[in-house]
Amino acid sequence: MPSPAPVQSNFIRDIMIADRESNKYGGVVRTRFPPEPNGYLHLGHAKSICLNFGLAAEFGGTTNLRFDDTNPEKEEQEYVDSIIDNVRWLGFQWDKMLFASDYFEPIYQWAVQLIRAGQAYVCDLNAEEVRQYRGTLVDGGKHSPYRDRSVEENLDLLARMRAGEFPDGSRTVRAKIDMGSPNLNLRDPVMYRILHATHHRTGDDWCIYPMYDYAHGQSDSIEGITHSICTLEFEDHRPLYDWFVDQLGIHHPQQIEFDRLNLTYTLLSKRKLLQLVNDGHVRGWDDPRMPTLSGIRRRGYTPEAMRSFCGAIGVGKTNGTIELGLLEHHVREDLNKRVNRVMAVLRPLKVVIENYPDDLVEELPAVNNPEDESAGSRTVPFSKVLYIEQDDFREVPPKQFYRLSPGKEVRLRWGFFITCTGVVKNDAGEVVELRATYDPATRGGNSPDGRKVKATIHWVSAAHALEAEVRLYETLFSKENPNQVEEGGNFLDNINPNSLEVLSGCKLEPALATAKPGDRVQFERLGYFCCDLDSTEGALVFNRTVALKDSWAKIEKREKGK
RNA sequence: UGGGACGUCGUCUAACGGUAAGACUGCAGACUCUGGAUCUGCGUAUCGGGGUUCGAAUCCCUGCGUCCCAGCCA
Repeated sequence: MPSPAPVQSNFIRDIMIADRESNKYGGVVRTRFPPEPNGYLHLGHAKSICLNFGLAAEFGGTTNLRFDDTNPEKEEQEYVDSIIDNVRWLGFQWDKMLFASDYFEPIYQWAVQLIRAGQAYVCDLNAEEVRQYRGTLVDGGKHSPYRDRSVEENLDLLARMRAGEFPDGSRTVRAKIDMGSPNLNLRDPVMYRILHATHHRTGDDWCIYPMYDYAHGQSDSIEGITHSICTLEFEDHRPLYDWFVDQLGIHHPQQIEFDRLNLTYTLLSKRKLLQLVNDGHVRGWDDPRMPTLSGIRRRGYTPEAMRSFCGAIGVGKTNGTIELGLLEHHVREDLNKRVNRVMAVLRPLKVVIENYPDDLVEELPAVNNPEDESAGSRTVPFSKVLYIEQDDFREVPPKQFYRLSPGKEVRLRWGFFITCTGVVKNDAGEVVELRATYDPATRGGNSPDGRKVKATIHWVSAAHALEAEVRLYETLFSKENPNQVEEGGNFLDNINPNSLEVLSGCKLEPALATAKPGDRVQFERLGYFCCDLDSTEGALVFNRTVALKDSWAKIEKREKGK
C-alpha cells in the first residue's frame, strides 16, 4: 500500500512514536477513516485518508473504512458507493469496511447501561426548549424538569421510544453531565433522537438514532481504534468523547484533532458543494471543476499526485490555506514524467506551404516522452496544408515574441523550418490563412548549415487531423477565498463565469485516434489533458487537467501591465 | 463578554534550550527541437512587551490577533 511521500514528521506521528515507546496500546496503531455518506469525498478528505492510512501503514497497523451513518435523513447508498470507489482510486486498502449502523444494537444497550447508572435520562423537552435550557456561551444552562426521572421510568420510556410509540422530536435521550459547564457539549447532550426515517442500510428497523457524539467514540472502541483522528472543530467534543467511553468502561481510543485542508479559489464544504450540484452551477459531483475526488479524477489528476501533495502540505493545528499552485505543481510533476507528448492545435490557423509538393505526405518520427526513453516514438504525417495555433502567429510581433510573423522563420516540432511569406485576410481584416515556404534540408528539425531559430511551434497536418472538443478550465471561483463576500451576499456571487471554456473544431494528430476516456496526454506546449467520459470513437473530448508553465504568458501579462 | 485552540518567509511546513531549514511562489541566469522539463543563484520570517537562562521560535508572565463552539447535523 502506498504511503504519502515524502514521509514528513508531524505531531500525530510524534504521538504515535511516543505511544509505541510507552507501549500505550501494546505498540499497535489502528486508525479509521469515518466519512458520513451524505456527499462526495473532496480534497480535504484526501488529506484525512492519506493521514489515516499512511500513518497506520507506516507503523505496521491497519485502517478501517467506517461509514458514519447515524443520520438516515441525509445519507444515501449512492454516496457510499462513490466513497468506496474514491478511496480505492486514491490507492488505499482498508482492513475492514464497516458502518456505524452495524453497532446500533450495542450502542442502544449502552444507553440502557447509562440509564441504569443514573447517567442518562429521557427528556420530554422539544428542540426549542432544549435550546433555551442550554443557556448561552456566557451563561450556564438550567436543568431539564425531566432530569430526575426514576431509572424505571427512563427504561420504560426508552423502550417505548425504540418501539415507535412517540412522534419525531417529542423526546430525546440525554446524558446527565453538567448544565453549568462552559463547554456547551457537556450540557446534557442529546444521545438519541426520534426519527421515523428509512435508513439506507437498516431500513425501518429503528426509529431512534444515536447522535454523532454518542456513537463515534463507541464505534471506535468496538473496532479497537487507537488513534481517532479528526478535524479541529471537534476539539470541544473530546471531553464528551472521553466521558462516554470512560463511563462505559470500554476501550478508550484517543481522539487527536488536526487542521482541515483549505485551498485558495476552492470550497471544501460538502454542504456548499451539494448546493453547486443541486442548483446546476456545475454538471455534477464529478464535474472537472469540482474539488471532489470524482471531479479531479475526471479532470485528469492522478492518485500519485494527490498523495504526494497530501504528504507535502503537512499536518498541524494551525488554520491555514494552501495555495492552489502547490497542488498544480504536484500534478505537473507527476504527469511530466509519465505522460506521452502529442501535438494538438486548439485554435487552428491554416498554413499553406507553397513550395511543398501537392500530394506528398512524409511520416516524421517524434519522441513520445523526452523524460522517459522507454515511452518510445511514433510518426506524425506532414503535408502541404497544416494548422498551427493562432497564438503562435502575430502580424505585428510584440517585443520578445519570437514565434511566427511575416518574414520570420520558426521550427515546426519534429518537422521543418518554415518562413512566413504572406498573410490572407477576410473581409473583416482578420488573418485567416498563412502562406509559408519550408526548407527541405531541415527535415526532422535541424538545419545542416547550423542556423538557429528562436522558436519551435506545434502543428497538425490538415488532411490527417482528428477533430475534437477540448474543455478548458479555470478556477470555479474568482476569489482566493470564495467565502469572502459583500454584506448580504454568498459564495455563489464569487463563481467564476469563465470557469469553463469549450473549444470545438480542435485539431489533433492522428496518434490520438485510439484515445479512450481516462487516457492522459500532454499536448505539447499547452498542458496536460485527459480524455473525457463524454468521448466517443468519432467525437473525442478532452479536458485540460492543468496548463504547462507558460513564461511567455507571464512576460506578455507583465508587458501589458506596464 | 464563557470555553477550547492556534500565531515561524508571500503560502505551507521543520527546528523539541544551542548557526532559524525545506517546499511552493517570486526575481535573475544557464541550458533546451516544448517560452515545457532540468540546473544555478537571490530574496523575504520567529505577533508585540516583559522575564528566566551563558544562550529562547522553543520555558514563564502579559498584551494583541485569528479560528471553533449555543443542531434532536457530522
